[in-house]
Amino acid sequence: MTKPPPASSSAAEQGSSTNRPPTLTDVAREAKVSSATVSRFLNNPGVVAEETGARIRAAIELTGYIPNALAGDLASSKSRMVAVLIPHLEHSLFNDMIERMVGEMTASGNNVMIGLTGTSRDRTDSLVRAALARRVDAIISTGPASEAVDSMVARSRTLFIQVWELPEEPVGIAIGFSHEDAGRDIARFLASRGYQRPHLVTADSPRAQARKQGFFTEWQALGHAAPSESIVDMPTRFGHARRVFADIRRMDERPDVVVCGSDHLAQGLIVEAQAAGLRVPDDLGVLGFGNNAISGEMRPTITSVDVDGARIAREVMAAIARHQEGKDFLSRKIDVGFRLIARESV
Amino acid sequence: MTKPPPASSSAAEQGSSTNRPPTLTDVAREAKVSSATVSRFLNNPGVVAEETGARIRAAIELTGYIPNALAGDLASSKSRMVAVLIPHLEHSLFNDMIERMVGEMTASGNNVMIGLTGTSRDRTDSLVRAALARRVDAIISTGPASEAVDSMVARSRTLFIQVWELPEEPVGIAIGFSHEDAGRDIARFLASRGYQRPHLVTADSPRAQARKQGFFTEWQALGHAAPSESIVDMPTRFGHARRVFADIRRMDERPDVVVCGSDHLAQGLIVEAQAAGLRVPDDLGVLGFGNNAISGEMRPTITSVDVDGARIAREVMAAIARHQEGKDFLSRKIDVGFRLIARESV
DNA sequence: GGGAGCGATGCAATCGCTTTCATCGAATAG
DNA sequence: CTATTCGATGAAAGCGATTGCATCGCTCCC
Repeated sequence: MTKPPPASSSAAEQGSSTNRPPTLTDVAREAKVSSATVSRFLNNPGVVAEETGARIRAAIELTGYIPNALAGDLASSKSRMVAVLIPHLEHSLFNDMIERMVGEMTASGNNVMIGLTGTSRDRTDSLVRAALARRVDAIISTGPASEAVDSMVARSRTLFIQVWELPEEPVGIAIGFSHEDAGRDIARFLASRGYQRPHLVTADSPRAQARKQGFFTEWQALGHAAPSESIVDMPTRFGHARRVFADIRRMDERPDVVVCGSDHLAQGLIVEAQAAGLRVPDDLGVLGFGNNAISGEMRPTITSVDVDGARIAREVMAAIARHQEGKDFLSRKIDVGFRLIARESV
Repeated sequence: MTKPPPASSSAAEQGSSTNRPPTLTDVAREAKVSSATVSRFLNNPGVVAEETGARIRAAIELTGYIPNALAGDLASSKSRMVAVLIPHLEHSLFNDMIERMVGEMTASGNNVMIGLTGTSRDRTDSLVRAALARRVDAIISTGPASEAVDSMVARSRTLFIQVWELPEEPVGIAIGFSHEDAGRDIARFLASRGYQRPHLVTADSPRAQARKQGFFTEWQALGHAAPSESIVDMPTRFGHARRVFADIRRMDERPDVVVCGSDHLAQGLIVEAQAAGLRVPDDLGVLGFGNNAISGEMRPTITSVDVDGARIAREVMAAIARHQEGKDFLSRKIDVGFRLIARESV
């Protein structure tokens, strides 16, 4: 009773003269096979006969067919898309890692949807929503979302991967390191170098706070007085250095080393210090974070904390692959650690 | 004959106890309206009655419904997604502009798919393909794709926007400026400052080449000898400065000003020069490009060429909006110009 | 008082694919 | 020589929304 009138057939015979973009069915008609076979050829070329495949290839060429991923994803209920949520594009500690991930994902046939969260929880939430609506395979985020959204994620088929951090109870899985430990190690390192009066530059972010916490605790445990501090906006950029350096000059007891939240800020401090006639590290030590490429290229080179972005990218890819294959996870937390790299600036 | 057993109805009645994520239909059943009404409520709340809307809202809350954008986009054949193609995330001249665009798009309800093209034409092509497959509303790219792909784009409903450049015959529309003119203006500016021996640092990219071309032509037209040159890899980064500076020191006739392809490289050269005991700009001038935030924050501040990223972002948004409303374009090329900003480094 | 007009909703076709199940001929086994 | 198996393909039922058209009360106006 739903049989359509056969009228369309003649028009369809005309082929590419119509205006609407060609569909799978058009290709199938052209290649004289069923649409199912074309679909198979596209997704799994091995299963169709050599000769049929050739015909299909020709038909695709001739019609200028572009698959409609929207329809495909809907039918198969998987999207081969991954969402990446970062606070900022510019001045980001994660850029290097993100770039690696995007590259690898693209290579493995995934598309990447990117979202800039800024520092707003709401923006993060709405981006997570959008990602879930698109049924992405995974959401990679440097921070958590709100609880409401967490439960949405939990109910969905989407894998939530939090990177650069290791929360007690991750929503999905977490790949990162302990920022508190990093702060602690920095304190020990500076103490071992004989520094007496460190100045901390911290941003108002959970991670920066965790590092500060670790530093404070350890530094005082080592018998020193609490260090001085400057607070800066997120993200921690080069340009903040002017204000921070001004803070320092104003102090009665001049610090002998500055602990920065990023290599860019460290670079800025070196520039400021030198412009003021101070020698780094003799008059003032400067310590970065993140081991950005510039830290090895600056004069003097910058002592920094390295986090293995490539390793994180690899683990993320592996996790997504496992998830796409429907497998389970051995562990919900992967600690990739960090390494303090001593260079010239401290 | 294909009538399904009515067994499912009782299970469905259970509501959220089932495992599969709730659909529009589930919400509709819960709210005791048709799925059409729920869809209307979601996309155009104004048309449904107040009281019905409240019931639907409650049902959505209760079921934890997340719209399936895949299905929606397919049915309406529009995606509200935009693809952005850039060469690199890190060290990109465009970062600032991209960040603005991503922000505005997200705000206007579009999602952004990002692709890293590197310098490979093939990568660009396959990313364009992927974007077309997802039926994105627009593709924003800093470079052109291959001809094969151009014709695919032309046949599709997708708007191709090329930014930071003004080709003779853009595939879709172009929003940018003339790099050759920029090179020419730089030459005039340096001549007016009395510089005699500029050294150009160019990357092997069409845009950099165009600037160089403009510079050479004008510089020689002003009666000078051809400038010296260093070639660097893309992207033009801070770290290249060491090699470039080494190039300069090796020369018999030392240049008196270095023209860089990016502010980061300019920053690097300043650092190198100072480390070698040279004063900038007295002993060596340094000129950047792109007017990144750092150029106003460096010591000395960097003379650079400003391109109005905000303006480009705005024009891009306007173009997409016009396109989404099905309107046509007044012009296929928009010249946003550029401004040379004189600071301390030259 | 009898349409016309309108606001709110439902019905059902449609978007372009994927995928299960059935089919069919040929090859292989017993 | 028949029964199985297997590889290649087709038929058709979804996937979960959107949207044109039809329906149904009402109010409004002459």
